[in-house]
Amino acid sequence: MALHDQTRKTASGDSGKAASGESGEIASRLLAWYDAHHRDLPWRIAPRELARGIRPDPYRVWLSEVMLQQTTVEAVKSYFRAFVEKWPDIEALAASATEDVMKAWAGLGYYSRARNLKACANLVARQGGRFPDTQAGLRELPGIGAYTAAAIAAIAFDQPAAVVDGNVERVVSRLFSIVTPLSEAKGDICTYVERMVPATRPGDFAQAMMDLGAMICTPRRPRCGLCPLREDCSAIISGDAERFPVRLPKGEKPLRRGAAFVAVRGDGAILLRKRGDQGLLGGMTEVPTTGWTARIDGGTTAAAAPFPGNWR
DNA sequence: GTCCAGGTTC
DNA sequence: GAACCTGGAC
Repeated sequence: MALHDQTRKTASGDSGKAASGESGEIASRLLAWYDAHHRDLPWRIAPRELARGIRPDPYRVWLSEVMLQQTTVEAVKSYFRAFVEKWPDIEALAASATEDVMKAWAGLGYYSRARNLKACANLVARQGGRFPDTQAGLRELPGIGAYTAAAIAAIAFDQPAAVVDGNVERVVSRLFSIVTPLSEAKGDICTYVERMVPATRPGDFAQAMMDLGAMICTPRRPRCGLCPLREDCSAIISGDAERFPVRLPKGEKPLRRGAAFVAVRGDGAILLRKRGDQGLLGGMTEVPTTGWTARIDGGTTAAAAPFPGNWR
């Protein structure tokens, strides 16, 4: 659906200015709120530090953004601290053993991120240790998709990139009461954000949108009374912020079964193996298992044990 | 316990 | 469009 149709459909009764996000009012209100209420995070350079001339370190921005993909801020904090302690810069990470990186990542989930992290570190270190400073250049690197490229460009390099993560999708879908399901509306949401991004402090603007989504414009029970954008928000005006964003119902997830074999030797040693690098839990250590399939058959029973025995 | 959120890859 | 993991809300 074209953006102008969306705007007409969703923002009726609103002043065109605020609804289109072109006035710059939204960005300045949001930045003022961010200055007063931003979260203090281990990887973040706060507004008053930026004002004193402290620059973000692209390595730390990249590391934190990769860790934050599909992962909550609380879970990331301790891992981030451990990583920068162990590997303070991209050269240190590039010089590490992949296995050590996998170990340090254990517990964070989505382990392909750790393999891509290491691959990316090797690549960047080999090219002189400098990250590309454009979205397109960043997008080429392993483990960096549209969101992460925009986030690094904005936060580390102060470029006016449209940073759209799940938080921002929720904030924008409420601001403009977007009734189109999220999967279809992503393009329009990105266009709205592009129009809102200010020429100055684009990195703080990106972080402010995400802080707003995390602290005020929450998925459930949003704290609209505290929101700096309450006068701009179409969903508040109609009193139903919580019904946005609209999502398509998701399909059933297939159930897969299999067996795991725990072999304990007399001296207490346990038989372990390393999984292949691709797919489920790639590169992780495990007890031997069968394949995992939709039905129980010869490949998922004791018949597939690593050695004959009295398996129970 | 059950439901749900969430970027990148292939 | 499906696969990939964990943790938070209820």
